[in-house]
Amino acid sequence: MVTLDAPYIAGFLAFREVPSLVEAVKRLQEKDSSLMPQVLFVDGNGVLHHRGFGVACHLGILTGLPTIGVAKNLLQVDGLENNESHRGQAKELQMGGDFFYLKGTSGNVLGAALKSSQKSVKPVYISVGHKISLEAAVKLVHSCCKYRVPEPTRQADIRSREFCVKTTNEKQKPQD
DNA sequence: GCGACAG
DNA sequence: ATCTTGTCGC
Repeated sequence: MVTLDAPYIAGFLAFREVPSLVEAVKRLQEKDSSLMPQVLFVDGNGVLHHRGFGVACHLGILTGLPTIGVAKNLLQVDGLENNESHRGQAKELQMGGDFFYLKGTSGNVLGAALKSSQKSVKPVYISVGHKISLEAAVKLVHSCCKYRVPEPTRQADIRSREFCVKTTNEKQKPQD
């Protein structure tokens, strides 16, 4: 259980969430270091960011672990935007695993839009966080997708919500 | 003032 | 992120 104190501001997600994420990794290290993952999927961006340093990069630096940013929406940066052209490209993705690079106005490849599962229409936005190539990141994410959101992230989402409901009910349960 | 806005 | 309505497939 953690408490968030910073508000959500687009572009500053790391300042809100990274302390809790680092704490989670630290707790796992102490509880059973043999379970330490070789790579972390982060719900947010890596270098696909206004200042080239999203929450996935922060977490990678602070933990020393390889990280991959997997965002569910395109953060509009360096000329990239979810416009008609972009949606057209996304529409051309055929099979799960198909992707296209996200090249900004600067000429830099900041990430990739991946059709992560066969059924998904909307791509996920993959970007390098730390100590991994974009190509490896795209392959790894695709290999973990049964649905649109990679299973590790999806399970974390589902189970954390369950935990919140459970603890809320626990608090409000009348005492005998 | 207007548009954009990871989660 | 959260909420809500409706549709479709298993």
